[in-house]
Amino acid sequence: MLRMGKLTDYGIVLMSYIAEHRSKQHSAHMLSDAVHMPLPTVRKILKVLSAGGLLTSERGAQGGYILSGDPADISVAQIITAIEGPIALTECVSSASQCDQETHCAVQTNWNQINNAVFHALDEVKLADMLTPTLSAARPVQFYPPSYRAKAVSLQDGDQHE
Amino acid sequence: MLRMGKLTDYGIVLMSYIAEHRSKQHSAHMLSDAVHMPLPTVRKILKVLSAGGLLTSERGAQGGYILSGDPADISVAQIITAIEGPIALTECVSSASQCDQETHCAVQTNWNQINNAVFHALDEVKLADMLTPTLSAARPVQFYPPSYRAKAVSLQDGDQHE
DNA sequence: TTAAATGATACTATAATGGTATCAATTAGG
DNA sequence: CCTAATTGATACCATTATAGTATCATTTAA
Ligand code: FES
Ligand code: FES
Repeated sequence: MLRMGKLTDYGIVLMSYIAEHRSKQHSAHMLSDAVHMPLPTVRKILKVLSAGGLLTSERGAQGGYILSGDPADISVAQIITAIEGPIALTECVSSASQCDQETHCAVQTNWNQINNAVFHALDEVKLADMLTPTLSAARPVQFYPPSYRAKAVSLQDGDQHE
Repeated sequence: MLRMGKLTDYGIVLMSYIAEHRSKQHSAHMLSDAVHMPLPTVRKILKVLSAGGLLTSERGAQGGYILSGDPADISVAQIITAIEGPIALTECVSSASQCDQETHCAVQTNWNQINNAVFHALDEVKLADMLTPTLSAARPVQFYPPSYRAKAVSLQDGDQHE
């Protein structure tokens, strides 16, 4: 659930790499090699990240990208937002209640709370935190009780989900 | 970002409705009318919710669904998990590191932390909380600074995201 | 026996996503 | 100036995921 696009993960990997080598400027080409992702995809992501203000670009020969700010100030939420757009778990919440269900949906207002909580969780993790191989708390691994998974049943036909 | 399927929202609405009328047993038909959703879709969701153990079903004429537990014990995270499968923001994290990037991806381990945080945020909101029209904190509305949205740029062509 | 209900599968159309290609604009360096 | 290296912007396609629908089997109250 709550699937985040693969491109976003790539984006975070890229940002992490750039943060780890802040001194240099990085071209899409170099990054593609360094992180082993297809060049066109890397370009696309970098472009968006730049447009989002997280990276500063320099055009022309010898151009490339550098971090716009300090890794300690850039949050995962920011990166995700830049790549996937504003955080909105449901359709309804995004555009100020244009949902036709709205009238019958007592839940609506409460979603804001939830979005809020999720956003905070993601906003407190800074890029700098991602660099340290594994933070203090050594690998929490199972973040949901195994029973959840056991019971999980697919909505789709063929099924997958893991 | 972090789009959650529309069906999941429906699922939560359904659970909320059932929780609000715990006394009675509800058939898919009745619920479809009450919440104004297409009947087949309602059936599908209820089935999954039942398979997930959140609803208890009774077959045959006069059958229907009731809540399996107390609304105060059922979390939003449980509902989401039941409908969409285990919480895993990235592809990589889901199946214990089968990602080919993995070797180059220093970020990987830290994702668990993030997933953990998000899951907790969602697990602390119980179904009972969703029933109270608006909890104490009156509408937090803007859960991310407007600047985020202003800067947001799409990955896709036509663009939308809101 | 019938009708009302859930359970299980299978299918289809639409949309989202990931990925690729193409050309324009910019700039350093010979 | 000219060329090569680089980002910026669009447009496109293929694959997949999603939402939605249809169909039949199974159970059970009346
Ligand atoms: S279904 Fe639209 S607001 Fe909940
Ligand atoms: S890209 Fe696969 S673990 Fe991060």
